[in-house]
Parts: sequence; structure tokens; C-alpha cells
Amino acid sequence: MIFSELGLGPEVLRAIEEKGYTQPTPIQEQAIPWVLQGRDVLGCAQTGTGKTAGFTLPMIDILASGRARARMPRSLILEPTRELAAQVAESFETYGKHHKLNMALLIGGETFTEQVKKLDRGVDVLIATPGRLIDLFERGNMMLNDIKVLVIDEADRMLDMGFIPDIERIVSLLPKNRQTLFFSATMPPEIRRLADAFLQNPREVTVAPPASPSETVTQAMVLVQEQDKRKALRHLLRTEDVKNAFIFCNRKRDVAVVQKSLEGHGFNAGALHGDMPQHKRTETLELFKRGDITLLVCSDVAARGLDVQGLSHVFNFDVPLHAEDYVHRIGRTGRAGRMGRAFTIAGPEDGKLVAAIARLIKRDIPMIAIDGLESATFEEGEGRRGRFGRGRPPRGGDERRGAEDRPRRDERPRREERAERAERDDRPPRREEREERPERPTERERDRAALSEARREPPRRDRDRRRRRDEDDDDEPVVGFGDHVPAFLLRAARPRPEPSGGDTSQEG
DNA sequence: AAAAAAC
Repeated sequence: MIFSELGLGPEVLRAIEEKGYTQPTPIQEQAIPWVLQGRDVLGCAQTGTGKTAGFTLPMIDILASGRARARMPRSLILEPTRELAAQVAESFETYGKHHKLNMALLIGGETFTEQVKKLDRGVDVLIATPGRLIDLFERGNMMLNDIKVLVIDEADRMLDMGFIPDIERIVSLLPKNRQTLFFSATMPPEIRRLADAFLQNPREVTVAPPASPSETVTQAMVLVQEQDKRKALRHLLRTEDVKNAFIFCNRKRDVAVVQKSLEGHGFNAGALHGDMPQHKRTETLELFKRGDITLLVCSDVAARGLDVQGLSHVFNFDVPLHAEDYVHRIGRTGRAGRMGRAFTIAGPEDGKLVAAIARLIKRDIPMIAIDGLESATFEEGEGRRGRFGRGRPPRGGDERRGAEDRPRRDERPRREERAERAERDDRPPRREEREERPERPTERERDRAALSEARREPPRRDRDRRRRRDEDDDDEPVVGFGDHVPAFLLRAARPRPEPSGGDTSQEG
């Protein structure tokens, strides 16, 4: 099968040819003809299967006739992350180069003015993340009742990220008479239910990933002490023939730490996570794609969907918390039939997570040792991360006692100095200048604070989610806490002791 | 144990 047999127009075909493609992927081959006929499509496919072009190509063709009116976009594509949205925009630019389609990319983290201007000019293709779309809609910057084609991409990921209430709201604003394309990598019942609600008599198109990661990705794991993980990573980076790699961390904090550490050791590493300013995210990804940065330390913002061609390696600096994420992460390499290598650095506490991954992928990940680094072993049972902090006493008790008689490094002398100054100036010392630390709340005050914390109204989005859940299982009686406040609530709301500089574990 | 997405 070649592209010209799918029914696409000459301009689109020319753009495809100029890009150097001749053969459609299975998902494109199956989906494009139906989309061109105006049918709804339910696509079960992951990124890397050519799914994006599977909907952008026929959409360009469909939208070629007709013109958009100001503030009345003609099509809408919803994406879970900003990077994915930008990627789809690129696809429209590449294949729509011989059409004059107006496109707007509505994502957070960027100024409104440019996006509003585009809407005013009229857009044929609107690509958006849900938050910014709703924001702009509520500000009255657009109408959604002229949408002819709706695409919901990565639906299962939207579900994971709690976007479904937003998606339902957006869909409720669209005309009933429209074409809907719905894509998801997996089809759990919840997603199936949504598809039933959004689609009319859809054609189902399912493609397996080109090759399951276990075939093209060589996997290995090292098990070391927590404090040796960076060393282990450096060793792997030096001994492996790394062309370019993602290095995944579980926390944004650690993304920054690992990136700095690598840079300090002379590696060419950038960082990517959701708390970075958008321009930084875009810029870093661009540098990485160009090869100016060879290592990208990232959070799971990059775990799915991002289509960076030809990663030679993926490193998991942390074992992912959810086994499916392991599959998504290592799936960034070994794409399109190429070989890739994936290394996971595990710590002694990760036994459970590793077992869950092995169960999911139905095989064990081979363990390798690192020269000059002692291998660790997995802890038995629940470890210190078990339910109520077995193994390590909860913070609080020791620190509280210590605060009375132990000067806290740096702060205490300075505070004394300031108190003296206040005395000289003959004015009452400000709170931070007072000798004694502010009084600790009594047990009862803490309980009261915790209660009011727990009762406070959750933010809007959470409230919506909760309401939906309540609707779903309304036959379940709601049981309150009564007068009893469980210990974990109090613990969660207790003010955290400030970091105390020195190593307190020696003293307690 | 987290991350993502609106200001």
C-alpha cells in the first residue's frame, strides 16, 4: 500500500513526498480512508505507530475546503501535555505546508495575547491542552459551536492525569453533529465508556505497537545503595556507547539534582520537568532534538508520546512507581525497529516495584553488577516505606526536644545578634529576633489545625472529580470519621520540622 | 513515594 491509494489530495501527498515518506504505517492505512469518509474512528494505538499523521493528514484534506470565521475554530485536538500538543502542531505544519490553514496552539505557560490574536483571526485547527482551552473559552475568546472535527488523543493518559471531567465539559460545548476521532494506547472499561459517549457508530482501528519493547530494547538493572545511584549512572554513561538518552527520575526535585550532578562531572545534560518555565521546556527539547544536548534528565512528563527520533538509551535513575510507566519510559528507545538499551538503577527499597514490573512484562530484568560498586540487595517485606514508617521513627519527636537546647546551625547566632541590635535600638524585638523559638503548638492546637485543614474545601477541580466519583458509586453509603480523627490525618497536617543542618540521626 | 495541567 502506498500513500497515493488512500484518497488524500495532491497537496498533502506532495508534502508527504517532500518529507520522504512513501508507505503509510498500519494505523494510517486503516484510519485515513475512514476519516476521509467522515466516519468516527476509535483508534487503539500508541505513539510511534504513526498515529499523529493518521489524523493530521486526512484532517488537512477535510479542512482544505471552507474557511474559518473569527473566534470560531473548525477543528479541535486535545492533548494531555504541552509538548505533545506542540508535536501535533509541527505535524500540521509539515503536512499542511501547501495549504493555507490557520492553526493555533493553545497551551499553558505562554502569554494569552498571541493565542487570543490567532483566535481572532479565525483558526481551522485548534490544538490545545484542556486547562488553557477552558480558560480561554471562559474568558469569551472563542466559541466552540463550529467545531466540525474533534480529536481526543492519548485518552488513557488523560484519564491518568485526571483530565476526564475537563474533557467531558469541553465535549459538552461542542455541536452534536461533528466527526470525532478518539485515540488511546489502552482500552480499560472507563475509556471504553467514554468512547461510547463521544463517538457515533465508530470504526475501530487497532494496531499493535511496531514491536514490543522486549524485542528491540535490551534491558538491564543495577541494584545499589541509594547514595550510590549517581555514581552508578555515571559509570553506565561512561561504559555504554550513548548517543543520546533520556534519564528518568520520579521526582522533579531529583531531576534538578541529577542534572546538576551530571553537569558537574562534565556530561552534556539538560533537564525537563513540568515546573520549568514553558520557554525553557521548549528550548531544552529543541536542543536535545538537535543533538546539542545528549542527555536529558526528565520527569514522567517525557515518559509517553514524545517522539524524539532515535534514542540510543533510556536510563531509569529511579524505578517508576507504576509498572506501566516502565514500559512507556523504555519505549522511548528501540523505536521503529531500531535497537535500544534501557538501564534501570534500583535501590534496596525498590523490590516491590521491580517485582511489579517483572509481573507486567512477564520476564525478569537481568541484573548486572558495576565494577567498583558494591551491589545491594532488596529489603525484605515492606521496608521503611511500609504503611506507618516501620524502621525509622517519624520525624518530629526528636527534633522537638532538640530545638529547646540545641542551637540550629547558622540561624541561632544570627538571631541572637539581631535581638541585641533590637535592644540597642530600644524597640521590642521582632518575632524572628526573639531569643526563643516561637512556641510549639500544643497537642490540642495541632489537632484542631489538622481538623480544619482536613475540612477545608478542596480546589475546584478536585471537587469536580470527587462529585463524579460520588455519582458513580452512589449506592455506597458515605461513612464519616465522627469524632475520631485518624492518626494519619494529624500527621499529614502537622507542621514539618525545619531541616536542621547537622546530622541528627547521630544524636537521637 | 509522583507527575501532569490554568492563572
